[in-house]
Amino acid sequence: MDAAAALRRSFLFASASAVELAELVAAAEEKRYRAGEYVFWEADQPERFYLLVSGRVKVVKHGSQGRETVVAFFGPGEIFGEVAVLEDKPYPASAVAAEDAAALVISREIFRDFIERHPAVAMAMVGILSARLREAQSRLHDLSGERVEQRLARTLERLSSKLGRELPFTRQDLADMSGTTLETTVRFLSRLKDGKIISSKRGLVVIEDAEKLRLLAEGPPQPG
Amino acid sequence: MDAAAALRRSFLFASASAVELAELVAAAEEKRYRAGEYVFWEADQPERFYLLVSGRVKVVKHGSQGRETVVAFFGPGEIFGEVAVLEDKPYPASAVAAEDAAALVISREIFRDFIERHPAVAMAMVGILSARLREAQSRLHDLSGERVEQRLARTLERLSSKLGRELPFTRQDLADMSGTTLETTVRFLSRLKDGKIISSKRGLVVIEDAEKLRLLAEGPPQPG
DNA sequence: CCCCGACCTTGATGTAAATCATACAAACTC
DNA sequence: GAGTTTGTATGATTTACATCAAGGTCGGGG
Repeated sequence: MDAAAALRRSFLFASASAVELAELVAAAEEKRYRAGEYVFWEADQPERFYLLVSGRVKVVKHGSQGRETVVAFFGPGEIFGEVAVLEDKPYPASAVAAEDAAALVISREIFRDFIERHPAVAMAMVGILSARLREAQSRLHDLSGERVEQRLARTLERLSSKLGRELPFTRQDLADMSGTTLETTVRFLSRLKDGKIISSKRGLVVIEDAEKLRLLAEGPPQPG
Repeated sequence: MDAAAALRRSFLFASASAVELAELVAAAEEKRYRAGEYVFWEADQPERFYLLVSGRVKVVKHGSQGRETVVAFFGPGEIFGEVAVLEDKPYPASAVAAEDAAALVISREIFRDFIERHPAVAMAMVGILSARLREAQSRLHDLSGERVEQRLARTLERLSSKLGRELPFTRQDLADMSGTTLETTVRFLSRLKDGKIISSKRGLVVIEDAEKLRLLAEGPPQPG
């Protein structure tokens, strides 16, 4: 895998010239991770910033008694670990490879230096952070208050708006993203299957009827 | 109230020179809002960006059956509405004056133009967005899963780390921030009062014993 | 091929917290 | 200072969901 190509593909560096990227490429290192392996741990001091080349990575926060919240999921071309690097504070969450993955790794100093010297990259960063903040706040709203049924439905919608109809997640992952348990997720998805709204197999959910799903996500059927 | 002074006080424009700020001041307009008045509504097209001069503003998302989530609370010197302006997408939430307030209002174009021409301001923006994202994700984790008791305790901690011991919020606001109901919030706070952990009057909660509060926020007393 | 670990499924039971209901007190207003 | 609104307080009841428990199925590795 070509590091330059990976950088170029990412939205963050889209504006940089070949010469400028060469600089970064020289400083970047490619690392590989096996499924389940940790890229970094919550509370670690941030040494580096990551750009995912292949595979999928999930960012999680661990809670009491083995509870886990999936804060974000990333695919090829996406960056992670940037908040810690930009603020120079400990990573606020851990990153785990959800499947075998490869990432370009760039040291904190080089990245910060680069972004400060390239206003267009800084603006791209602003765009990325804005989008993530918007999403996080929207999820916040979903999690506070609404019934699990709606939370799950919205999680599915949110994912499918980004990834398409095929969602490569286990029920446990979906539960961790929706703030519920494995069992209720299973039960709910079973009902969706009965209603022909989704189909699924091991580690994969396919949206079959986006419209009906939207209705569920909207809210409970209005009485009257 | 002097517009230039307000701009200068804000972290976002700290780096800009007097001359540069004069530019913005000329383009800014000061608006006043009565308690309860809306500054903008969710789904509105973003016309402007706001810098709070005085008072407090809360950013909320409305849910089904009158449910409301407080996404953020802002005080003097803080900015809001920026995500919509930066992305040029509808406001993701509504902003309401929590008490009488005044804000500097700057049009979308002028703000974007200014930030693009001033790398240091863009970097400050990156810092602000990073911090907000970090907080949002941390709240996400709090909301998924943990018991209400802990959620409420963490909300209090989070607020007091920003605002100090005196928290000028109604129980309803605290409930809306913690993803629970008014009644359970009242009950929980009553217990905290009995335990001398807080004191309170109408619209104000005062943290009296931060240490005990921390323990509650940490989790349930370990059995064994 | 058979075992084992990861994932999925379903049922029974308990409980935390929402909901419904009512009341009181402080602050604002006419 | 009587009347209204907004915030606080508590009790009784219901319920959505977690938890506990047990079994089934898929896929990969020895």
